[in-house]
Amino acid sequence: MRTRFPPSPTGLLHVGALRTALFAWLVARKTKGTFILRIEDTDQAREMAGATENIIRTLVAVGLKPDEGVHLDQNGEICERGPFGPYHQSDRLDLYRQYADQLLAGGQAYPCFCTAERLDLMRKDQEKRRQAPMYDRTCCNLSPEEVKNRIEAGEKHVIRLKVPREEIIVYDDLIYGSLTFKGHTVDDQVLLKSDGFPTYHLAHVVDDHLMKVDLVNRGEEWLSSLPKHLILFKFLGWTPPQYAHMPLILNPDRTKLSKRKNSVAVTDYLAKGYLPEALLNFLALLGWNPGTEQELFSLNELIEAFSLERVQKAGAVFDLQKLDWLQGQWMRKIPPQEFVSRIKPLVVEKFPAAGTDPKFLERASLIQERITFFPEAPDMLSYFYEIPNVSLDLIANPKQKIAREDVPKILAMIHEALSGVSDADWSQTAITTALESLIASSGMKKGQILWPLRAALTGREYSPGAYEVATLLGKEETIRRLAAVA
RNA sequence: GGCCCCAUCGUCUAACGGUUAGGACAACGGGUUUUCAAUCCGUUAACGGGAGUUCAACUCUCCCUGGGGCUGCCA
Repeated sequence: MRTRFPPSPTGLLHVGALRTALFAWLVARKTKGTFILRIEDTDQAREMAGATENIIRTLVAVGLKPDEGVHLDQNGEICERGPFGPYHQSDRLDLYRQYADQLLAGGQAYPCFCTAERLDLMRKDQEKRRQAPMYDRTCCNLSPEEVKNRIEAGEKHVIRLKVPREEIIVYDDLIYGSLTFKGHTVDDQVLLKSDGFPTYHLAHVVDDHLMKVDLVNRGEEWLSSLPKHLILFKFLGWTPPQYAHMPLILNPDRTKLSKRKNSVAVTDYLAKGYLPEALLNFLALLGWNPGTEQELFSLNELIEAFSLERVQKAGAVFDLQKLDWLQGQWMRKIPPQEFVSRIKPLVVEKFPAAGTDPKFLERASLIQERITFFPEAPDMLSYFYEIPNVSLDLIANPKQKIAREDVPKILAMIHEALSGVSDADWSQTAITTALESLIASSGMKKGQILWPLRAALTGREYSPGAYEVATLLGKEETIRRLAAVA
């Protein structure tokens, strides 16, 4: 199937849009089809510089690379590929004009000269009378001569769709099922703006037809404009694509997910350290379920398991807690080597010595099961690269039954036990053996020995275990840190 | 206001007429453990309401209620 993702370059890629793109991409992959990226830059006023680039880069970063349409070349320049271009709507203005003219000629659309002010007054009046705000067709009733004269006089105008009032529009949506709309409740939508740009409605119909798109999946907010699109397809003599309207993603208060109440830019989540795997896994599960109890899905597993039939109708709240859980799951699934290469630059930036550290892999693997985000890594490994500040208050821990006055004695005992381990034998096994025999002979509890040791070595309330840290710190440094506190 | 859509634990969801209404996140409790994580086990927690169809409704129909979306020369 040919599917598409048609963002408007008015802002950074939105998480809701990413989910829609993901589903479109999955359908394309599953059907060995094509995933098209088209840029809907028809609103000159709202366009944001850099948005297109952000959208493409983000899609690529999470692994949803478009097969056709707009992409970035090797130099990072925005360009296009594919047989149905151009893929920027602003480069297709002639096309929209052509089809608008066709509709005009067929009496299926009409020019409208109404000013924004008049329309505004009209709507206010309609509202006052508790009527649905809809265009009153003033310009539809103009004589052909008047229309001709005003256009020739260069008067600004738009082209409106002449919706058949008596028609009942029925459609079977892939997600929502049978939908019915009455023609008289559908407004005479503007198709072509006075600046010559099309509105979404015309552009969508023309492009998805010309680009031979099989499946249009888009947010539920488009459901109420569906009849306009179906009428357009009919007027133009084309077969409409299959539509799959996706349930909305919601704020915790169940309104449509918005910038005001949530972080919505995919870029923000990636910058915070969320893994693409976690983000995509999370988004896939918002509104879709596999029908099994599997929760963790790689992109390939999603291709395998995905189907539109299992997409939900109701909106889904964007639940950060579940995202965080998935993030943790994916963090732990990363192969150790890859984990190292991901965190190393971050750690080296703060501690240059880590760059040449032969033990980096082992040290890094200590934190992999406790880390949630990559940027936490430098801090979690800091004590390997700088002398920690160790306070007596940290070592003296009531919960571990360690009294302040006993600290020097305890540290001395540890010092002595570890000094007994030879340089050559310094391994986690040897350290464990030495300390366990100390625990046995001293009659102290494990925590009374291991907490002070760990605290003295790391200076932290929590960290990986004492045995592990001592092993990877080396004998010399371990002894030195013990001595420094005592 | 009008049109359209939706409705199972707090959240994401399973159930396609017959189940002790299942799972996951969160919360809570516990095991493991030198700490924090991780991990394991357990607990609390839902069919919005009312009619109807049926031997039997979470599942089908209707009404109500509630929520949402749209109602722009935005997408």
